[in-house]
Order: sequence, then C-alpha cells, then structure tokens
Amino acid sequence: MAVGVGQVTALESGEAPFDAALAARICWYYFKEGQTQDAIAQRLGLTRKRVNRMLSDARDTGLVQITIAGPVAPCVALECRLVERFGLREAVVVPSPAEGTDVRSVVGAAAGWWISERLPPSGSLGINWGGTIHAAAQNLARRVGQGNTVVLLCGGLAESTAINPYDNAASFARALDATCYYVTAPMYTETQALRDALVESDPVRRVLAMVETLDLALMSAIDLTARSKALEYGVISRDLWRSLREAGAVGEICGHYLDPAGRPVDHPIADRTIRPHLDALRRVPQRVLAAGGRHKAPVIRAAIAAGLVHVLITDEAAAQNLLR
Amino acid sequence: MAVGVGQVTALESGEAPFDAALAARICWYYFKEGQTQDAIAQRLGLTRKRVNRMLSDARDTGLVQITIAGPVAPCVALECRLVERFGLREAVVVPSPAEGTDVRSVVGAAAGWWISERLPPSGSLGINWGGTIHAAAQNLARRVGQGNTVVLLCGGLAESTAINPYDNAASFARALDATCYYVTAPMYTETQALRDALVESDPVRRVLAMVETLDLALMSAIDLTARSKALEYGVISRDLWRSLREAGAVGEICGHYLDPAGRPVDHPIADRTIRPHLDALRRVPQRVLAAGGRHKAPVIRAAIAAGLVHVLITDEAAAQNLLR
DNA sequence: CGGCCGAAGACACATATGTGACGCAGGCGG
DNA sequence: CCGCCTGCGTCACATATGTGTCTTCGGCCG
Repeated sequence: MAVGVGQVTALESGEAPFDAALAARICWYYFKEGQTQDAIAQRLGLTRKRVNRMLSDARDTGLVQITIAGPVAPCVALECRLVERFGLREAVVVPSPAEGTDVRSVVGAAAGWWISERLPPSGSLGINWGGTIHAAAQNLARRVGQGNTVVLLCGGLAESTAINPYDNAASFARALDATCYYVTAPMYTETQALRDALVESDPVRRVLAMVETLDLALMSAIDLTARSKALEYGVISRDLWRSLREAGAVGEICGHYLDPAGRPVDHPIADRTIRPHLDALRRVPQRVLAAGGRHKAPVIRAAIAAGLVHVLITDEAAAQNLLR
Repeated sequence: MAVGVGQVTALESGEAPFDAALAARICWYYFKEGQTQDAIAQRLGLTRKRVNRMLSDARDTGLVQITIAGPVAPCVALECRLVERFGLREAVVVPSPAEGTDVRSVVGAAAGWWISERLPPSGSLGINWGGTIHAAAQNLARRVGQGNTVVLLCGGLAESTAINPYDNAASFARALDATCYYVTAPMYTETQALRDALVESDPVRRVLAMVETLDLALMSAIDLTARSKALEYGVISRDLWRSLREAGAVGEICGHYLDPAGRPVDHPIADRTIRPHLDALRRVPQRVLAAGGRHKAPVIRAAIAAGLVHVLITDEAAAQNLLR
C-alpha cells in the first residue's frame, strides 16, 4: 500500500499510487483468490462497478499479466520452420486471433514477454512505434532500478493518437524503470533541408547515434497494403502510399522503405525521414521484429532479406504466408 | 465461422490426450484475446462445458499463470498469507523503505489511512505511543465534529521528545476533532507504591477504565532488540533493557512485556508500569497493531499470540520474517 | 452377450460480469 | 451566482460463467 509517505497525506500525494495499490489488491483478490467482484467490492467498501472497471483497467495497462506456459504445438512447429527457412536466431508464433480482431495486441503481448525475458539488466533497448509496440509495452514485466535504457528510434507524431511514438517509449521506460531518449523531431519533415538541419542538430544527432550502443532493438513494420494501419491513421497520406507502392516499396521499418527483396527503394520521402542509418541498425547485436497479420508477410520477408531480423515475433497467419 | 488453417490441423490430428496444445490454445483465446468460452467452443468444435473445464484445469495446473505487476503486488500476497497464517481479520503490508530509512513513517502512514477509513463516527479510539503512531497522526484524514474520542493508553514522558505520548494523543485529537483523555501519570514510576497510588487516583483510574469503552485500539510495539528505538531514545535504560531480555521479554505493548509466546514476563518493572489491564485490552472490539521493520517480527508474533491483534499493519520485511 | 461404469454432452439454472441509462454532486467558466 | 459538464454511483438488464443433474455412448468385465 503506497499510502502517503512521511508527512504527506494520501490525498496530498495524489491518487495515483493509492489507486495502483488498490488495483493490485483487487487483482489479487480476483485472480489469485478467485473472489467475486461483488465480494471484493463489499470487502473494500467499493461499488461493484468500480471494482469491475479497475479490473479491466488493470488488464489494459498490464498490471495483471497472464502468461500461458505450455507450448502451443502448431505454433511451435511454425517457429521451427521459420527459424530454419530464414536462418533466424529465434521465432515466436502466436495463434492468430479471430477474423476481424486486432492481431497487434497478441503479437505485441508476445513481444513484451520476449523482451522481459531477454533484455539484460542494464541493457539498452531501441524501439520504434506502432500498435504492436504499444501492446508490447503493456505486457512488460516490471523492473526496478536495473539501469535499463530505452531509445526511441523514430521521430514523433504531432497529432497525438493512441499509439504516439513518444507515448510508446514512455510506456517502455516506465515499465522498465529505464532512462528514456526521445528523438525530438517529427517522423518526417516537409523539406529535405529541414531534415538535414534536424539530424545535424545536437539532440537529434545524439539520440540517433545511440543506436550504435543498443543491445536490443524491438521493431515493428509498416505494411503498404490496403489494410495498412499507417494509412488508416493518416500517418501516411494516400498520395504518399500510392507513390511508395509505385516505387516498389512493400513496407517500412524504422524509416526505411524496402522493396520485396529488402533493398531501400528510391523515393523522395527517404530524404525527408528522420531515422537511424540502415547500417547502424544492422549493427545492433539483437534485432527483433514484431509484426503479425497475413498482410504483413511481404514486409516481414523484406525485413528479413534486409538483414534486420534476428528474432521474428509474429502470428500463425503471417507465419504460414511467409512459409508459402 | 471461419476456422484458421492451424486450428483445422490441430483438430484433424485429433490428439486423444488433448495435449497441452489444445488447452494452451483455448487459454490463449480466452485470456489473451478475451473471447467468450462459447465462441471458443464453436470455433474449435467443442462444447462450452469442455472449454470451461479445460480453462479451470489450466488454472489449477498452472498452465496459465497470472501475475500481478507493480511494486505493491508482493505486499498484497503477504497480506493474504498473514491473514491466513495468524487468523487475523485483516493485514496491511506496505513496501519496506530503502535500507537505513525509517520504516515507521510508512507503516504509520498506512495506519493513519486505515484508521481514517475505519474509525466510525462518534467512535472511541485508544492509542499508545511511538514513532509509528506519531506518523499515523500525521496521516489522518481530518474530521470535524463527529464526536470522536481519543484515549491515551499509556503514561507520559517527562522529557519531551519528538514522539511524546501526550503529543501523539493531541495530534490524533486535533486531526479527528476529538475529545482527548490523557493518563496524567508517567509511563512508569520509581516505586510500586507510587504506581499503586496513581492508578487508584481518580483521574488515572477513570482514564484507564475507558479502555473498556473503546471501539478501536491502535497500538505500536516496542521491540527489545539492539535496534530498539526505546533504547535509543533512552525511554528504556540499558540496564532495564538487559534485565528484560534476561527475563525473556521480546517486546512491550501498552506496558505489557511479553515473551515470545505472548505471555507476560515476570519482571519488577511490571509492578511499576501504569497501563491498562491486559484482559481489558483484549476486550477492545477491534485491535490494530502497527509495527514495521524486521526486528519487530518477534514482538509482533508475541502480540498476536497474546490475542492483542485483529488487524496487523506492517511492512514487507517484517511480514516476511513473520511468515518464516 | 449383456450389464456396469465412467466419461462427456445436453440441458437448466443460479450467479457473476459487463454495459448502458439515468441522476446526483462538485468543479468550472461565463 | 448560475448553468454546464464531467465523473461517479445506482439501477437494470443482457450475457457469460460455473455447476448441477440427467442422459447417452462406448469400453470393459463377468
């Protein structure tokens, strides 16, 4: 119970810590003791509705984490085949969710779990952005004071959507109790001159240079199919989308637009994008790609071909497409 | 209902010993995707009941593991174990502060919060003294005109330290807008005759008798380890400390020195101490002990054994020691 | 060969859960 | 000072869940 500390009363210290404690307690009673929500509400003097809401909040924010131990056989088979076919270090395949539901949350959950397991103490982690990464953030095992570092590998978005890059990074940093470095610049600029000025500027340059120091990079990929979320959210305009496709791009990773063979495509946007160097990314010792959904298969293939993937975290549908 | 290829494979392979694969898949759909059991059953061609049973089996066998993140999670676990192990009505465990800092302020803060929540309007509250109680006083939610009563359950200290009993009581009374009753006598006298005379005197007798009317008693405990604050403050002389330890005492609550089994020890100081009767204390309907720090574990155990504790408010370190 | 037995399904029902409608109070800006 | 608006509590109801009972089915044993 993080009631107020020292002379500070609970109220003065703000509701946040108290709420977290209460939420944790509720989760314990509900998930561990199997109490009914009603009973918990009575026991703690709350309304059932409140308990109910806190429980779903807890699930959303990752306060409770549900892990499934045993290997899911078919997925394990796919994992083995992916590793073998593409020469990966490791593959994680999760069952595809029902048609119409969002694959990113389940792939992200797997990614969060993977990072929790594999990020060393004092490790330095690079991330980019996207719904998958956002979901990963919600599924990290909490750390305290291990001296981790989180580096955001892309610029920000001016319009704050639910999956803003800065928020992604902040969520990671909060969960890992990490120092966080942000690229204080937009994802891409309107002119090349501005891009050049920004990447030369001290704060941006310093953060982008940190890619050389990373232990681990967790990246998602943007596809350029008609189902692209980037298109849906307006992060990529329809005109840009069309011209990228015409230029032969199948998707984007960390600001790099790749053709099916994993080569960067020639497109003006490249000169206006703020991004780490591709070669620098290729020097990160452990590179993890988290992307799911069958429409992501081409960009995943491209990313692998580009040498950006040591570890692939994906879903059944994408895995099957990749192996076809 | 569209069934994914992987699922068909799983079904057609018809594992007679419905291996962990199916169970894991069901768990995945249920916990990760939030599908309804009915939907899962339809999707996999099973009955809902079967899905239901596999889910509860999975929980029992640990195939799914639910963990609660956040710093307070282990505390909630400890609370539950304390309640169960010692037959308490309630336990509150706060995270232990960093080594070297004072645990009493955080335990006291929790105690203050607890009292604020649970002391009924017009309720009568007994307290003793100590740093923990002092901290509790600082963390009470203010009340106005609810007709509360505060009764100090011990004598005073002539030398005014920061944690003078009278000041403790006054702080409580001020915060609760309560009428306050003080034991107008020292904590212990130099002779038994004086003690006897004092407890027979009208004001002292009347206040001590009020213990029978209390709704709630909030008590801290003095330990007799080398780290005892009472020793450090000189409230207990080193000679007294040594002889109490030799007599088998592990600590003191409200003037009662207890051995590890919770029995009063035989020691001359007992006859010179001004204190409520142990049996009277045991008749207080709700008895709360607030004490933290690992060195308090023995006296907490003694207090519980003595039947003085309905509600224990402590810290992680002490809780762990208690459960060992 | 026939009956026994256990596993698993169908059905039913009592709870538990999630969610929307409504209304109240407290904070805030006009 | 007043009205609006947000947040929360209450109520109500549609689903979802857990569990019992009865039945069926298939294997096993006498």
